[in-house]
Formats: sequence, C-alpha cells, structure tokens
Amino acid sequence: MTAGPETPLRSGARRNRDQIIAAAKAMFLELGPDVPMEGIARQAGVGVGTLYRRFPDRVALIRAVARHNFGTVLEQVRAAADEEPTAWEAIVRLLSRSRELRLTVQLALVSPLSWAVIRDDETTHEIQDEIMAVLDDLVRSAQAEGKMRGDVGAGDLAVMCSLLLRRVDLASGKDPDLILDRRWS
Amino acid sequence: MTAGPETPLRSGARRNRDQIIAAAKAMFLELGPDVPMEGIARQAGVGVGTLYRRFPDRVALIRAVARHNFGTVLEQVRAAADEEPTAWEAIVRLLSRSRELRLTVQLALVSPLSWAVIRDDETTHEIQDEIMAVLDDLVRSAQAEGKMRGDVGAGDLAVMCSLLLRRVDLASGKDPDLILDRRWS
Amino acid sequence: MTAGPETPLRSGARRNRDQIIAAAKAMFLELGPDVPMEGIARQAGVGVGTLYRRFPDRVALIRAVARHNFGTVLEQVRAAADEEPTAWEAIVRLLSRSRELRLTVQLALVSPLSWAVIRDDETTHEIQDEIMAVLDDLVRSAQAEGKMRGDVGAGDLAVMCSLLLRRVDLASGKDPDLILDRRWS
Amino acid sequence: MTAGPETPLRSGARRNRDQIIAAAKAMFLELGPDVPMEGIARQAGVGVGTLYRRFPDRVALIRAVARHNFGTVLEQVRAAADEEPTAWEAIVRLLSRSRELRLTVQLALVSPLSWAVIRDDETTHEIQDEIMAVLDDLVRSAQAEGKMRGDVGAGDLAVMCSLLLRRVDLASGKDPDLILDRRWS
DNA sequence: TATGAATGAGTCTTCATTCAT
DNA sequence: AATGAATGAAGACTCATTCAT
Repeated sequence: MTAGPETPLRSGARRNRDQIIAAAKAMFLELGPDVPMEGIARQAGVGVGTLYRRFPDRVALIRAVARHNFGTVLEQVRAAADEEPTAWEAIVRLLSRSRELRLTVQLALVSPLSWAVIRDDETTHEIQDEIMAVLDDLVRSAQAEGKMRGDVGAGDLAVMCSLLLRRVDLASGKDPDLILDRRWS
Repeated sequence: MTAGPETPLRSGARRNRDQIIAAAKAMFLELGPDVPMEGIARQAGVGVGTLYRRFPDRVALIRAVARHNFGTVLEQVRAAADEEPTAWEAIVRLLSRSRELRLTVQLALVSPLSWAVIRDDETTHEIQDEIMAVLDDLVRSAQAEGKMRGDVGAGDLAVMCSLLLRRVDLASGKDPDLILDRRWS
Repeated sequence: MTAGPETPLRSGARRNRDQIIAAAKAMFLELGPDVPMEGIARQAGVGVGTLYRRFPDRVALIRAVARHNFGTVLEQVRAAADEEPTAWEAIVRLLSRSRELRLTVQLALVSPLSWAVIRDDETTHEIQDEIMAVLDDLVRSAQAEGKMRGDVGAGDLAVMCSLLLRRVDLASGKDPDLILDRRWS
Repeated sequence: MTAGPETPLRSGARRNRDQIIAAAKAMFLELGPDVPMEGIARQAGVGVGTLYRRFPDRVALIRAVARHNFGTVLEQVRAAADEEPTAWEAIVRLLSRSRELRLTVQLALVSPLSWAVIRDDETTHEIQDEIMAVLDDLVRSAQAEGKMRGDVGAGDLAVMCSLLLRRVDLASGKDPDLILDRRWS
C-alpha cells in the first residue's frame, strides 16, 4: 500500500493550503499585506485556526505566497523558453504578456514587510536564481540570433527584470543607477 | 514691529508643519505609510495632538507628503531644464541623478492606501501635469537636438516617468503594455 | 451527547452576552452611557475584544440594553395584568412599584445619544407598542370597573407612562402640553 | 467718578460671560453636557482661553449654567405670581407655558455629571428654595381660592415640580413613591 | 484536525487644560 | 486680557494569536 490512510487527509490539507495561498495572494494584491488574517481565512473558506495551523504567522504566509509567485514566474519563463521558436520571441512574450511577473513584483514592492521577507528567504532566492539563469540564456541566445543589441542583457532586461527580481534595495542610498546614460542615445 | 500681525504664531506653526512632513516622509519611506502616528510626531518633535491639529487623519498626512514630494520633483525638473546647457543633459541629470524622483515614486507604490490617496488628489494631479509638461518640452527639444531617438518621448521616458508620475493603476487589469516590442530591438 | 451541535459554544457565548448586557445596564444607570467600554467589559468579566465581538460599537450596546429594558418592562406589565385581581390593582402595582419602569425611562432620558438610539430602533418601538397596548386595556378595564376617572386614560397615565414610553422628543419645540389644565382642578 | 476706568472692560467681560453661558446652555441641551469646550467657546465667539479664564473647568461652567437656569425659572415664577390675577392662574401659566422650566429640568437630568453638580451646589439650592417658597405660597393661595384640591400641594405639584426642582436622586433605591395611590381615584 | 470565541496589546483619535504670544 | 497652538492622558476600536470545544 503506497497510499496510506492519510492520503485523503493529505489531499484535503493540500487543498486548504492552496486555497489559503490563493486567497492571500489575491488579498495582498488588492489590499496590501496588512489585510486581517481572519479575512484571508474567510476568503479561503477556512477558520483562522486552520490558517494558523498551516502558517504560524503572517511572515510565514507572505513567504509562502512569495515562493508560490516566483515559482509561477519560473514556470512561465521556462514555458516561454520551451515553446517559442526563438529566444527573442520568448523574451517578448515574457515581457509583454506576463501578468504574473508584474503581480509578483508588486507584492515584493508593496510593503517594507514583504520586501524584507523576500530579501531574507533563501528558498525564494534560489527560485530567483533559476529564473535569472533561464533569462540569461535567453538574452544570450537572442543576441546570437542578432535580434538584440549587445548592451541589452546587462541593461534593459536588468532594468525591467533584474531590478524586479533581484534583491535591489530601493530604500537604501545606493542607486543601481539604471545604466541610463547609455540607454537614451 | 517688523513682523505682520500673525507672524509669531504662524512661524512656529509653519516650522512644526514642515517638521511633521519631513518626519512623515522619512518614516513612510523607511517603514511604509502605516507607521504609528505617534512615532511620526515624536520624530518631528511634537505631540500627537499637534500632528492631528495639522492633519486630521493619516490620509491627510499622506496627501500632504505626496504634494510635497511631487512639488520637489517639479522644482528639480525645472531646475534641470533651466540649468543644464542642453535638453539632453537635463534629461540625463534627471533620470540618472534624481533621488527625489525615486522616493516620490516609491511612496506612490508602497501601499494601496497611498496609491489611492494620490490617485484621488486633484492638487497632486496638477503638479504631476506640470511635471509632465516640462518633461514633454525637454524630450521634444532633445529630439530636435538630435540627441534622442524619435520614438523615445512616447516610449522610454514614459516607461520611466509616466508610469511613475501618471495615474497608471498597476492593480487594474489593463496593462499599459509598456510599448515593449519596439524597445528591445 | 445530549446537547445539540452548537450547544457548547453557544452557551458560553450566550452567558457572556447576558453578562455584558447586565453590566452595561448597571453602569449606564450609575455613570451614564459614556462609561468606558473597557469598564463594562471588566464588570462583565470579559475582555474588551469579546464585548466588541458581540456589539460592534457603543450604539449597538445601548440598543441591546434598551431592548432588554423595555422587554423586561413588557414582562412586568403583562405579569401585573395577569396576576392582579383587578385592572385597577394592576395599574397601581405598576406605577407604584415598578422599579424597572423607572430605570428604563432613565436610560432613555439620560443622554442625547441613548435617546437617539432608542428613537431610531424599530425593534424597541415594537416592544413599546406592545406595552402601550396592554396599558390601554388596563386603563379601559379600570374605568369599566369604576375605579378610574374617565379622563385619566388619556391624561395622567399618559403623563407618567406615555411620556416615558412613547417617542416624545423633549428637546423639540413641540410641547406635549401635558393636558395640565384639566388636571389641577 | 463712580464708573472707574474699568467699566468698559467690565462690560466686555460681562458680555463674554453671558455669551458663554448662553452658548453652553444651548449646546448642553442639544448635545449633552459633554460637548467639547472648544465648541462652546467657538459658539460663544471667544477663544478657549477666554472660556477657561471665566470658568476654570467644565464643572464650573455647568454650575454657572444651572444657576442661570434656575434663576430664570425663579424670575418667571415671581412674574407669574405678580402678574396673574389669581394664584390659580399663576400656577396654570407656569405649568403649562414655562419652557424654561422644562429646559432647566432637562439639564439636571441629562447626565450623571450635571446631576451631581447641581446636587452639590449650595447656591443653586438657595435658588431652588426660593422657587419652592413662591410655589408653596401659590398653592396655598389657590387652595384658599377654592380652585385646587387640598391634596394637590403635596402631591401633583410635587410630582411635576418638586421632583424636578428638588434634589431627588432618581438613581437611588429610595422611591419618592409619587403619592400615586391617592391620585388615581 | 478544524473551528471560531476570547483575549489584550497596540494604534488611532479626541479633547481638557495649559501657556507662550 | 484674549487667543489659539501644543500637549498628552484617556478612551475607542482592531486584529494577531491562543486555546477550549
């Protein structure tokens, strides 16, 4: 018996977990990451107690949502790389049509708390690194395809993505400086 | 008596007001617009009561900070336009060196509340319009100078500034779409 | 299990609710309807949070106390009508010995806030109407018994009760005029 | 010179005082004796500072308003006694047409605080005693005139006025008992 | 294991009172 | 003497978190 007696319970628990993350993601986006935990629980169709059983506190929940978000972005990035005929088209698809990317970014920016949670979560970093690796490949391929200016990989894509996905601390005094001088000519 | 009839009261009150806005601006940036009002008051060196006398509630305070921020941006934009020898250099100076711009933007993005406050404040809109007017002039001049590609005015500058200064609602379903296709070639 | 599915939770909650209303009633009478909510909670033996869970704000609490008060008056009026041998004796019992009636009235008069709450609560009005219906019956019966002057029903009883139980607005300019002329001869 | 240099100032001060009392009386009636002092000051057309110069705290203000109210009632009672041809008519005029009386009463009942202030103010008591003295005379005269039942003086007039003007503590357990038994036959 | 009632610390906000001008 | 700005203590209310059922 590979499937023990716990399987149905596990799947119920899993459903709960997913519903909570989905509800939290939606409410974070709409109302910021300060929404009452009880509201999230209600939206997810569970009691607060259940929410707290899965996620010991708000930070844990934000972390889980962040991982989920970045995980989805990673999937989309890979899908684009796999499915589009050229690297260039993959990049265009990602940048112009990825709503997920923007939502993910928004969560990261939306509050000092969520920013800090993401900054400090190693698992999220790993996902971000995987995303960046795929993107780097894409950029290099696109340049090899002759579809992209040579200075873009470290420039614009960074402005649009790296800024968003990397741990750049906007509040710190250190400007990433956006490589702007080169760009506007 | 050199001073006008209300000068003594006004000057103290004015100083307080400025201190409160400065404190609020700093703390909003560092900790988000949810920082305890009492903390802001302490930082400003006044009692909570004084803070509430000037700004009936948090929204009023956020609004005042936003106006102040955008007002400073406007000053900087005008200063750059006036002081730099060419429009092009003015643009570069603004985009590469304006910390104020980034801070202003950050407040706008940092929470649903501040976003909504800015979106609904007519006075802020007027300042934003003035900023955009100066920027439009600069872009047109830079293009006349031959220093800027013709498609930039409506493109990149918009990506960097318009997105930031205009009332684009990131949370809405409608993508500004970022004119990306043209950009990456 | 003898108890129904919600009995355990409900019974504790119900007890809390009753304790809160009792505490509020007592403190409203002694200190007015402005007593700190926290004091009421303490008196009731619960935390403030519990108080607010049952009654979202002070108005809701005043309303609940008013309904409870008038409900008790209704019970007493009915009891008097049922238990006394004659209508006349029922009336005397009510007017001379009903402490509840006076306390109820006092809450209504004690502050503009409680006055307004009672004035606007339809449920309270319904209870008041039931009270008045029983009283009307009693007066008519007493007159039939020959124990009461014919002009009393619309006069003194109204002065004492109707003024108290009906929605007469003392603060308005319109005098109920108290049918005084007839009375003092 | 009987009128010293202070006379104009004194009269200004007196005007201030009167305005404050008038404003306080109006606002106590409308909003209860908890209205913000600053609101009273504004209504009176003076600064808070001035209000506090005249009345060191809220209790002093309530006391002053109470004295003023009862003083006006006394004037009206005397006027009625003087101007009406018979005691009976004076009584009818007072009870049926004295709006002042009701307002005065209402202030006394309206909150535990004002109740206590009136209960403890000797000056107010003296005014109340004068009022009662005039009323007693009127009742006795009316009875001599044969216009009033002999049991009224201690009964109804007490119910209507004494209850209102005397220091009966409604909240105490001791019922004045309203001499009801005799009344309803 | 899921639920939601209870708790109370943390914030917001008001307003009596003081005091510099 | 009049003014109204400043203060901070007090009270309202919310919500994260715990825990009995």
